[in-house]
Amino acid sequence: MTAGLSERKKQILKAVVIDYIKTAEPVGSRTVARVYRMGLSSATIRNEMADLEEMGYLAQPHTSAGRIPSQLGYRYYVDYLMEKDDLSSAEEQALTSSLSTEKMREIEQIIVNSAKVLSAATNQTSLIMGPQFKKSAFRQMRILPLDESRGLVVLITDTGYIKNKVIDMKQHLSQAELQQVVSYLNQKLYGLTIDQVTTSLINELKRDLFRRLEILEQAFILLEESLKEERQIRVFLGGTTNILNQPEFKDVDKIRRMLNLFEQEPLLFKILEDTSSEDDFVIRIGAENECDDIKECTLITGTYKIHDKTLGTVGVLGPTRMDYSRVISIMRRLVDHLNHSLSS
Amino acid sequence: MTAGLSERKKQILKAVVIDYIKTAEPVGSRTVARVYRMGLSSATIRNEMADLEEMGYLAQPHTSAGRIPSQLGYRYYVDYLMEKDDLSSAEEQALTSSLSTEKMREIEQIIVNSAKVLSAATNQTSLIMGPQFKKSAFRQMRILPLDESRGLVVLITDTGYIKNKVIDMKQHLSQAELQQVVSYLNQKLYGLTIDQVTTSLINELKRDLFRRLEILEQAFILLEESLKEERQIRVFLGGTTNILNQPEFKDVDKIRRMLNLFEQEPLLFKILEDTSSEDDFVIRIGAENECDDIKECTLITGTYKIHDKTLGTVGVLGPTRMDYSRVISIMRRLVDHLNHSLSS
DNA sequence: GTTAGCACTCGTCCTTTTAGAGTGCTAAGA
DNA sequence: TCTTAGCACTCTAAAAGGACGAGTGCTAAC
Repeated sequence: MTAGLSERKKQILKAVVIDYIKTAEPVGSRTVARVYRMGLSSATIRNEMADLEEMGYLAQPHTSAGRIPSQLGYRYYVDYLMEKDDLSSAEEQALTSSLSTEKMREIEQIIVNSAKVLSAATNQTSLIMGPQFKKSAFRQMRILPLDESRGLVVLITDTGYIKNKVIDMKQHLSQAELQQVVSYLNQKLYGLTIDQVTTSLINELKRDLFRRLEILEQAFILLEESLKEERQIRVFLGGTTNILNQPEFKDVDKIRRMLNLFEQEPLLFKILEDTSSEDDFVIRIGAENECDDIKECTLITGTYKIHDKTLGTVGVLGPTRMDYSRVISIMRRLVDHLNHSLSS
Repeated sequence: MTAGLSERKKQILKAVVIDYIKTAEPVGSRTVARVYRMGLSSATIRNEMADLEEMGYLAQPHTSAGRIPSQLGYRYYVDYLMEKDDLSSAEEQALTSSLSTEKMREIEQIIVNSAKVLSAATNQTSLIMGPQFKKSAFRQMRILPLDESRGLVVLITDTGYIKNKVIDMKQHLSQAELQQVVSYLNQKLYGLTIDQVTTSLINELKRDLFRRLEILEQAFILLEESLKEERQIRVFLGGTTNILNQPEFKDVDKIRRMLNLFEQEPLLFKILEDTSSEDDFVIRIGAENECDDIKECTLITGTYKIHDKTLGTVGVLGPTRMDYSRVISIMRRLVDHLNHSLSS
């Protein structure tokens, strides 16, 4: 529902939001009347703005200041009033060229670069959740004997993740024995997601086969160990210092809280996680965010895929006064590019 | 030379430095007289302080304020006056326990954790340069065929570094051929530092043997490629937000410059690099630092080793008003621990 | 329903005032 | 000759005051 706002109110609300996004100053009635040429006097606008305030779409920092959009105002703007912002072709080109840096084959490199580009283009902080290792599918596992007592376990997933880990082999396994074990495991686990290769499945296999093939025990331990520490997901940040450019962050204490948040990967992960099921972009304005630390911010998230499989989340975090349409345009572009370049 | 300072002047200088480190406020003559019980009146202290100022060890923010140590004052303090600060046994214990987190075998994990602990204990920003890949010695190289056209190159160094890289093999190599190539390379390169395995050596080997063994060409390309991108060294940071706690960083602009610096790894590397040859701790106070951005800071660095081979640098960065003796105690402890835990 | 006019509010900026900390200097004391 | 008490002076930081201006809400006229 487009709610019960008259066309005029919509236009005024829109003008206020747009102006405030641009200037970061409370918007007065005369500004709306003049700059946005509504063909109305400031007095009329004033009345309408008073109405909008009463309805909860606008707020007044103090009695004799102009209006600023409330959280509800932004929400209405985003849902009903915002127009698609087409990037200028120059910008478009700059974006594409900085994204398509040749010679980037490592998945991590691509993501780090994307985070940088995204933050630079939006002038906000960007967050990109790396491919979720535990949701990747098991492809193959290899064990390279390094010397008498140590081996290198290499685990490869369908999303191109390569994990390796040095492990101690208490009892010596011959090349042939290792081969046997490894090919057995590969056969059993192929195609399962790492999530599914849980400790319990491992235990099951172990019980099942322990008597038959004693060496397996060693291998199981290796597999368990190498999975154990790899469950966490990395969040890549870009432009963490961009918040310093925003006038809403001129207070050192706010800055501190924000930067502290950025250092805590598990929290960031949590923030990004709950939106990752959605298919389109999700916009969380102010208090719509769960996390207390970003209740004055807006977080826009989207997901990227490899071969149509949702892999991770891309986010832009900034003050609620954010150029929504521009940011979304850029993110759309970037996600497209990510999808494309990760699928090769 | 202990320079030409009378015993009394030394005591006063020391008192000023210690007090200023603690309070961050200019130190007045009365404070020195009372708190540090010199058995002298404030007037006498005043005269001495005036002398010390003239000599360049103290400075006055403005005419009617107390004195603060100048860069030279800190230098004198560090060189001649500072006492070893023994940590309280509680702190000592806390430090050891947070360092010796079991289950940390990955070199990177150990370093990341150390950076965290160091920054938390000192309340400053910590920088740790990871093991210099290019100074590590070549141990062995393996190639794992993944499928028809791709292989995984695994490179292992004596410092426990494991690099892997997926490479395209344009022409199919049989398992046996690969084996041949790999063992040839292993033999030739064993023990050389990665630095020495330069492109030119590779070229040499290539010229030398190209005619004899055609497959080698492929392998050389692999090796070259996998080395190319791995020359850079990672710098791990801890507690970047700690500078926000320092009163000298209440200016948003300074904060911005500092944080920007932290985001530029090559610069950090450069800052840490030139001290890495020294054997003991190096203290760079204020303008003693090359880098313009940290001319108001002090950087203390030390090196850690694996098996008596210098591997990387540990640093603590903060305002010149830093608790030198405490920081150094903590760093000493930490480096010992690093040396120990990386050598296993 | 719209608009001009006007009194009123309140934050920002600038200046002035005040308080306090600390100095330098002088002159007296050891 | 070195030390110290005393005092006038300096300078900052914080509080207090005042002018300005942007913007409002309300009323009365169109």
